[in-house]
Amino acid sequence: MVMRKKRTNDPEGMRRRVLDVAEDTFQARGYHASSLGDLMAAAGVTGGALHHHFPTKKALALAVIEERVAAAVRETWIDPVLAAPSAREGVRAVFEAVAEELEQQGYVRGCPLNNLAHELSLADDEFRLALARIFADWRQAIADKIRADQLDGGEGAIDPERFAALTVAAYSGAMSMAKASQNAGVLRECLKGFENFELSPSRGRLKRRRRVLPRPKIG
Amino acid sequence: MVMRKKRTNDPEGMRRRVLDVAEDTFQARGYHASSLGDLMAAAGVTGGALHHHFPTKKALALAVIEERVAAAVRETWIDPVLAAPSAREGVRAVFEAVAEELEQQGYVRGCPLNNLAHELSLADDEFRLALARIFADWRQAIADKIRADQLDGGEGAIDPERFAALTVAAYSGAMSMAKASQNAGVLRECLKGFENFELSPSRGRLKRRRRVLPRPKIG
DNA sequence: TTATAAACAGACCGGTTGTCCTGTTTTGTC
DNA sequence: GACAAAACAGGACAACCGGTCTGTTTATAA
Repeated sequence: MVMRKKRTNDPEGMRRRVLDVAEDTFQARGYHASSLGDLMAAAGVTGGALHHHFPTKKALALAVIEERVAAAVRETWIDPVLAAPSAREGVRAVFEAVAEELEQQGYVRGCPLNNLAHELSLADDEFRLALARIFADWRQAIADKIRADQLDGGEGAIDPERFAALTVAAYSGAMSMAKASQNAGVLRECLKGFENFELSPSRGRLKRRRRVLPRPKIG
Repeated sequence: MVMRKKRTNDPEGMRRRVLDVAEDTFQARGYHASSLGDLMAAAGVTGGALHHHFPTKKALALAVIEERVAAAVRETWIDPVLAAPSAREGVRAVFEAVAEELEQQGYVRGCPLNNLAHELSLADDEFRLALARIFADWRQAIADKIRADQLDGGEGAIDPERFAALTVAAYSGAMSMAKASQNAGVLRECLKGFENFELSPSRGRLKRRRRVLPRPKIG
């Protein structure tokens, strides 16, 4: 009698593997079209283990949203924009980076946040709240960056919230069309339309007034 | 033995009733979350009748997309924009009309096209093509209107396709956020951001060059 | 070692799903 | 009226889904 292989408990690793395939499968096929059997097979996990870490399918999806989708938005949008020299440049860079990534990978699976938001927002209020918070954080990061730019004198008197809302909306909608047409070109199209627009509320445009003094309020 | 009620065949009416509830249910719960049993119960239709008009669930959804969703986009977007005095005014009017409608009805179910597009674009190529075509028609109508405005001298040298893409993207994305937050305010926010932008490519702005010649087309 | 709980395995079950199939009724046509 | 096709009724079914349940193995602490 041979004891062939011994089991090694690895709770974190197993949880991570499940979240990996769940994130990927939910993104590719959606929540309802992904069965737990599919996930178990893809992750090489038994039902007992899956149920141990995520008692229900909803709990699994909630974890995907709060841990993975939120992180994805942070990594591809919030952090780059905050690190950019200005909000406008950050937005432009993200648009282009995403467009290029999609074009060279040959297909468009859409925005993880928007994909799940459309399918789950009306299905369950817990889902909806988690998704709405990610949207809110996303918009607030952009608005904060605009405000910082304005303090530096590099941005006009545009309303930060409006700019942020429009940016997120334009990106989300563009990704929606890119997914339907399987063509990332509309992303570039929207970016160019976005760039060709100029801010107007301050009709007399302050042209590159590089920061001279620390300013307390919006220029 | 009493023959109480006789049956009356009404193919078109039955088909219409099925499409009515399918359109509504797909919009509210999505495709995968709507079972044929639900639809049959809601429509008061038996399985035989349903299967007679729509052999598969996919065929039903395809009919909803091509007949109902396309019509909804036409009625709430294409026709009003084409009938408006200008593309910009038409877009503004639609944004406001939708926002007001959502606010007074108290909840947001999202854009029918985007809802189905997100769930079905990757699931099946026939779905995807049908949805992509509706997006394309939507954008083209707006672009055509911009071109008409330009011929009338009421619009600058903005790129019509870019304007159209950005408009559809901004609306789709705004509806996505409105659905997640169950608050139509973001629609107004995006509209204001949109209005505050000015067209730039023709840096010297042609200001209100009112029509000098009789125009053959829409006034 | 021993006790205890966590981690995992895998079978099992009730309910649902989409589809199919057989029959009956209505409608149109000659 | 005869007949064929369309329109409709409703049951049946196999596959599948998510969740539960019991049992076994591993890690931890005393």
